[in-house]
Amino acid sequence: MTVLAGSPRSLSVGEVAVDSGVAPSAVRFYESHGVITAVRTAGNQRRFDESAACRIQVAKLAQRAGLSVREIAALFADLSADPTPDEWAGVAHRLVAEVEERVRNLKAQLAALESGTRLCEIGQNDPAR
Amino acid sequence: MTVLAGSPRSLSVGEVAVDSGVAPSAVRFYESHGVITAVRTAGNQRRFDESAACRIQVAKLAQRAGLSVREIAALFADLSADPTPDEWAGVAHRLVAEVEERVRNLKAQLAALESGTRLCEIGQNDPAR
DNA sequence: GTGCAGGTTCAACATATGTTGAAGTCAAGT
DNA sequence: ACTTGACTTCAACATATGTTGAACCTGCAC
Repeated sequence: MTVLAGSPRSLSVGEVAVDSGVAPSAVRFYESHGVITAVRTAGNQRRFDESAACRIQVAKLAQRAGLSVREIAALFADLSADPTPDEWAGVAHRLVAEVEERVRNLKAQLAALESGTRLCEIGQNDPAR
Repeated sequence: MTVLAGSPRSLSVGEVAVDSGVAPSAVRFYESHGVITAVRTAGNQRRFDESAACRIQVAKLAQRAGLSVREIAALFADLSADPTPDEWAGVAHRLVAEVEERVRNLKAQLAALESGTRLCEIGQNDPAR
């Protein structure tokens, strides 16, 4: 019974902009880059489903964590319009896995630097004279 | 006795490029943006200390984790030429704290999305009809 | 059915992060 | 002293991520 969508609320660019906290121009930008998707009215205006603002909020935070818009769009490609919690869970998992790997890489480099001292040369102390 | 610098090896743009794994143009770019610093020879060529390649390697990973070049330069501003391990430790701490906060923010949004369902509307099931 | 807030496209601008090419200079080995 | 590879600066280009403005069109409230 996945078919009982209450009211398939459809939102304009301006509404999504308000709901997601970005400028209308950014909403159009994200749509043109596949982060969100839209259908068109008879008069050619965009209409978004309710997940749009959500996707944008996640996208902004993902960008802050180092992902590009292209990468985010690729991750979101798995999501249907009005995604199920399961779909979100899968995307969330892959998203977190990716950013955590980046953090691990950074930490590893910093650790090598602090104890290793020689993989990445730090100035002073040269045992080999 | 912090004064016994073995040989203050000074490196050219090309050497730093090889050591850090980026293009010479990128080395110049990072210097012009304060990620690394250089002194000049009598003939106006850049000479870097041995920490330069290291800074760049860390900077690249920090970029992948979401920091801008400007932010990285600001963090590295605390570092002297040929930084001590203590200086590196401080920078590493602030760097990790920053990227981990970004990851926390992302995770929080994703979590709100998975269980909350309503802070960030997900399509279906609307209890309030 | 009219008004007008808000939608459309498109091009230009802006900033970040680099790369490439031209034109000229430096340094290091022979 | 020459040669030659690597350096210098500067401008132009390229891509990513948006914003702004002009010119025009829609949808909804009255």
